[in-house]
Amino acid sequence: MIKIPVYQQKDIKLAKSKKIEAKDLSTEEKIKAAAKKLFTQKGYLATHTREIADEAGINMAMLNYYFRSKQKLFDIVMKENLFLFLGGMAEDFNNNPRPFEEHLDYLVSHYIDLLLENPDLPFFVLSLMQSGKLTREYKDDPLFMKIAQWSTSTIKEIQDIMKKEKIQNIHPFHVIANMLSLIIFPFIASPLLMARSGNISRKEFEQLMIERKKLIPLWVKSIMHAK
Amino acid sequence: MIKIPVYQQKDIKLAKSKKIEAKDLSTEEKIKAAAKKLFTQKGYLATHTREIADEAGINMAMLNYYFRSKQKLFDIVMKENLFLFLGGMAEDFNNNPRPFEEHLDYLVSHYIDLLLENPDLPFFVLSLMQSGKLTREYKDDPLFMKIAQWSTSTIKEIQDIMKKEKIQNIHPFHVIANMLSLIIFPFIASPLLMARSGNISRKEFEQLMIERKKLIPLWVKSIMHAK
DNA sequence: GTCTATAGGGTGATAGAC
DNA sequence: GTCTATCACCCTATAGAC
Repeated sequence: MIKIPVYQQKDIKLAKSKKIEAKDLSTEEKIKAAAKKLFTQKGYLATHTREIADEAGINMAMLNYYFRSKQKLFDIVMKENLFLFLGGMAEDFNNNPRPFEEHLDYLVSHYIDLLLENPDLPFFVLSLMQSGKLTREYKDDPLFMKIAQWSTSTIKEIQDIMKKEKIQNIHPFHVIANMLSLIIFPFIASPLLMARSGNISRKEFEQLMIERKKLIPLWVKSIMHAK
Repeated sequence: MIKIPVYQQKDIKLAKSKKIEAKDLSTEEKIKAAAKKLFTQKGYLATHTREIADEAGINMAMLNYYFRSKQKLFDIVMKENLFLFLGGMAEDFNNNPRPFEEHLDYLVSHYIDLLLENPDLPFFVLSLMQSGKLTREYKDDPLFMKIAQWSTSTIKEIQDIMKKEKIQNIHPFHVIANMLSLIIFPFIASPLLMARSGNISRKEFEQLMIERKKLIPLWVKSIMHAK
């Protein structure tokens, strides 16, 4: 059996809360990196410009010099996160024609890897959604529209498959909802799940998520064909 | 698609964002009701004491007269919500001995009814969890400890079932995680799911959730015995 | 118990020197 | 481009009259 070299096992970089490193980053990039970290973890209101400045190792005035306001800075971070979360899911799906089962395997695996590296991402996006800002303020943005288009065609593809395979006793909504639920929810509720399922450690949790890369596609398929 | 008889659709009072009604409520209760509504929908930081006062039809001073501070008021609302969300789930489970399959049916059905009436509840609790306040500030609270104990014994019961039925090729974590994911996540992500699964209306969404009361137990069981 | 008026503290943004 | 000092505002909490 071929052993994969360590440097090639890059499909899981475990998430660590690393400090923003100063070297080689311009001031503008340092601010963006610090803002992204804090906004993602704590949300818009709970993150103060003074904290961002501290994390970036500069002072508040620079923040306004480069980004005009807290809100402008947030918009940039938001779009980058949104692109990761929604765009990453659909792009590959739409560009590579291949059997549905392979699509599903790839989608689940890719997405779980993404969330292992960015555990706070789902909550950030859901916070945006819940506040209503996502559809209210960003819906006319070109990037947002492109992402929306991607995910719409992804959904459509799933519906087409179901029609072609004559899967009619279950609403397509359930298939989409189940797939996303099984992938995303454990990351959102990880503190609760870890505490309540026998004091699981962070490392064990990550191992279980890796297991789910194989399991979720099986479950989703069995649910599609159930009954 | 499974069609639910009309007489079984009666058990959901649809969630409406009703204004707090003035009649028959003491000032203290009016404040609590207003606070609960706003804190649950918007979270701690985004809710201002002025809004709570307006919603309750009184002024800010009364709020501090009855509850000393915004934080104290929040603690009360938080505990009530936490009790609903976590306690309601486990209480019945532990008090009524009956076959696991009936437990599961009841649990899913009961929980979905709760979330249909309180769609903002999951996000509220998960926000608390994500901020870390849940375990940091409330872990020694008697109510919180009781809820924790309930959920622990519920989990244990599931693990016992799995051991008795010799289900060993899947970690109990996955069973718990899947059950909660399938129940809760659609409510958290409802705006996204409704928009992306063919422009589903609120009414259709609620109908689909009712369908899931029957479907999720089937799915969970098939996952437990899969492979 | 209920109100008006205001204190006290913290936040985002900026002026102006270098 | 970068910093210090400071402004203007908004939020929670409270004093004090009724």
